[in-house]
Formats: sequence, C-alpha cells, structure tokens
Amino acid sequence: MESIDPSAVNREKHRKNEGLRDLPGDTSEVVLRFAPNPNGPLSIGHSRGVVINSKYAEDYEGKMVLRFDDTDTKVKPPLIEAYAWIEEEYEWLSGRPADVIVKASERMPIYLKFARKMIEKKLGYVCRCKAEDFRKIREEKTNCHCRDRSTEENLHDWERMVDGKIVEGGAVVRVRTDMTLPNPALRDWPALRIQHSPHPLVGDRYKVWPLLDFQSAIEDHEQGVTHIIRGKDLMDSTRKQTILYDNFGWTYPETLYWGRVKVNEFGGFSTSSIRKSIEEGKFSDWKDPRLPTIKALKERGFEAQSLREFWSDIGLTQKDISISMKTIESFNSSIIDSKCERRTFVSNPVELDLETEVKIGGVKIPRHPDKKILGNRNWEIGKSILIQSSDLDTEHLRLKDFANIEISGTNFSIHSYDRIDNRKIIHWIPSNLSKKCILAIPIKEELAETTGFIEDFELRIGEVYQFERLGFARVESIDDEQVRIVWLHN
RNA sequence: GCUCGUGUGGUGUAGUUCGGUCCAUCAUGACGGACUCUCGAUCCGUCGACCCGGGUUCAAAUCCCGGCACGAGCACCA
Repeated sequence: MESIDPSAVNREKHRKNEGLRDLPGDTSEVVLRFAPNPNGPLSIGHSRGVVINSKYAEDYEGKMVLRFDDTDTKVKPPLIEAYAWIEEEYEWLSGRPADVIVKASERMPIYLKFARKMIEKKLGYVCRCKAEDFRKIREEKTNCHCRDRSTEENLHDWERMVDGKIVEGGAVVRVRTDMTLPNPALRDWPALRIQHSPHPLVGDRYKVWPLLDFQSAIEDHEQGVTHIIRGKDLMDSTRKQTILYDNFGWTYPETLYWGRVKVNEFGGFSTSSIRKSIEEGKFSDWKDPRLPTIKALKERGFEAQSLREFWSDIGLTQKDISISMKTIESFNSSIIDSKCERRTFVSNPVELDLETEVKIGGVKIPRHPDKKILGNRNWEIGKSILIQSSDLDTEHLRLKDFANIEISGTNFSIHSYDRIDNRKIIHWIPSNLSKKCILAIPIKEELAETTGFIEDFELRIGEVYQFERLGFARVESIDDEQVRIVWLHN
C-alpha cells in the first residue's frame, strides 16, 4: 500500500468505469424485479430490463422477481403461451432462472383487499364520472362530486363493481390526492377499473382489475422490492405510487430510470403490432428472423452473452438513444468467431472444368484458420469446381488453400500449387462436394434470398458457420434437394 | 397548456456529486497500413465531441443565470 504510483491515481478519472454504477440506498438485501406484460414473447427492448436487473441482482447477491403484469384483459390481453416463453427467455438472457415468479392475475385477492382498505380509509373513492368528463375536471383543478360521497356509498358502489353489476366504463376507483397538484398526472389518479372480458388464466372470476400503477405498487411492497429500474416514461408512476405508499405508511423503493431505446434496423415494433402482423401472415411466427424478438435473435444465432455485454456497456442513462444492431453484432462476432467452423458458400456460381488430366488427391482445409477448432475439412476434388461469377474478372486466380489457376472460357488449368505470386485469392468448392443452397438475408421487413451452392461437408442443422469471405450464417434446414441458411452478420 | 426529464465525436459511453491532474475515456464506426492462403481474426495508425449565450473564477464539460433542441407523462394500456 505504501508504493502507490501517483500518476496512476491521477489517471483514474481518464479511465472508463467498468460495469454498472452503484445502486443507491441500502443495498444489504437487494430485491429487484422485471415485470413484463405477457401479451407476447420478449423483444430486444425487454432484454435491457432483464440484463440490467439481473446483473445488479448478481453484483449485490440479491434476488430477482419475475412478475407478469397481466391485469389487462382487453387492450393488451395476455397470450397464454407467453408466460412460459418469457420464463425461458428470461433464463436464457440472464443465465439463471428468476428467484421468484409471480403472476399478477393470481394475486387479485390482495389487490382487491387493498383497494377496499383504501376506500374504507377514505384514501380512495369510487368515481362514476365518464373518462372525458374527468379529464376536464382534472384540467380545471376542480373536484368531481363523487369525491365527497360517504364511505358507505363508496363501499356500496365498490361491491357492485366487484359483483359485476356496473358496466365497463361505469366506474373507476381513484386514489385521493389533491386536485390542485401542479402535475396533472397525479390528480386523483385511477387505480382500478372494470373489465368484464375473461382472463385466459383466471377466467371471468374478477370484474374489477387494477391498473399498472396500483397493482405494481402493491406487489412491489408485497415482494419487498428495494430497487426499481424502469423507463423514464414511468417517472410519474413513481410519483403516483409514492403518494400511495405514503397513504399506507410504506417506504417507496429506490428508483432508477433509463431512457427510450430505438433500434435503427427495426422500425416502430410493439408487441401488439407484431402479434397483429403475424396473425395477418406478414411474418411466419415470433421467431421470424426479421423480427426484433429474443426468439428471433436466438434462432438466428445470437448468443445471450452478446446482449449482456451490449447492455452493460450502455449502462443506465436517462438519455434517449438510437442503437444499431451493428454494435450488438460486433459483440456477437467476437464471441462466436472462435467457436464457428468455416465453410464455403458460392453465390451466383460458375462451373469451371479442369482441362488437364492431372491426378489430384484430396485437399485438407482447416475447420478453423487459427486452430481454435482442430481438424480439417477433407475435400476430394473431381473434374470441375464452382466459383463465384463476381470473381471471374481475371484469368489468373488462386483457389484458396489449393492452387493457382489459369482460366480460359469455362475451363481452367493448374498453374502451380504454391503461392508464387500475389494473384487474388478466392473461395471455391469442388462440384462434387456442392449442394444447392438458399441464403436468406433479413433486411428490414424483407427477406432477400440468394441462391448458390454450399460446401456439403458435415453440415448440421442449427449450427452457425462462418462462410469464407462472407460472414456468419446459420443452417436452418437440410433436405435431399437443398440447404437453407439464414444470414446472421459479418 | 401543465408537469417531468435529457443534451459529450457518425453511434453509444466515461468524466459532472467535491471546478484544475480533461489540448476529454473506452467501445463501435469510417478510412489507411501490417500480418494472415477469407472481405474473418489479430496488430498499428488516422478521423471525429463537451447544445447555445452570458456570468463567477487564476482555472468551467463540471458551478450560476438565461435561451434552444429533443423526449416522456397528463389512458378506465403496460
């Protein structure tokens, strides 16, 4: 300790801080949560929430709650399969399952109990105003007449709401705040509303459902959540919920925010809009490589680790950001490069015949150029080969890992095996080792297809290969006729 | 309109709490080079930023005031 280099201390400020910044407040027993709406599987945007929260939980040896916010049966109704999908995707992204998994729809008795308590204590009231009428009242900072009714009248209406005797839109429970509050969002905000449509998990048992701000607030308290990390669009939620916590005498968790994220390559996708597009047949399913879903990224060959590194690198800032898949791809490349065997794909092929009668044996080409994967691909060369027509701009070429050749017309002859000059090196495949192949490239909402031939050497479905001079792609299917591969990235 | 938040290279990000050590960090990108029998990997180099205007100070990305820009909330969605 005595020999600290002063210049190193001075330079401390210059170095970029690694990892996430410290969590505020008491961090002795951290409980965090990730709370998606199960109206579809997770998308790339959700992965930030999973990664950041689970990383904090790991750093502080805390707990993670995976909570399904499924209290809307109408506008964004739950998708029954999504619960299991999200559990899997959560585990894939964070590398471990959540410590606690809770579905809001299973916890309805708790929410309804607190709602009743709130009315009994005059902390909330049943409001029979129409939504548009209340909007005006909120703007004018006046009180609606529902506000002053007796507790008995309120409880009576509450029972009728719960029993399904009031139609949807006929009443709402509000948290009593102060109608003169400067922030209009906080003025007597709605906590529960009536929805008569059945819930896929609990059926039509409940007629009154809590809204996010109420449900989330109660559940965070029930679970002992210490830190909430949410989008900054939910800043007013924090303020609303703090009022509720004060009313109940609870202490609100520490709250951190992130800004909006836009992924350049994907337009304005929302879970609901994707769901609609799939139903319309615009996409095959949630795994369609053109979609920004975790399922699609996984299917295409992205590693969870690349998302973890990417989001950790971005960290937690309130800035609205535009990110590019290129950055995620570069993280992914560096992770998978050493794990992927090389193969050859020749697009727009031209077949060349060997002129001379030379007897050629097999050629051994490494599975990985840096020997990260040992072994060779053994090629038996027949009398013809395939090269890319775009490489045919000169007669003097070198077939990579094999020989210098001279081309005339559709014939070629071997000039030398050793590399004796600097002629262009191209990739190629012997015709007898080639198989028809379709390369599908997701570009925005299109799926461009290139036809060519693939090196038919120990190909495995689901495996990602690096195609020489091209980039990474994953084998989607293989049959007697052809192979289909899906483009990943450079 | 009201309320809240954010402004550092093309894109992200560090530094802003407690002004100097910042002619501003790192990654990604673009460009160039070396090496390699891939347009991959590796290595080297170059490019490029503190929203604007005042103020305080010996000294401001950092503090103060005033603008401007962008985003979000004000849903019986989450």
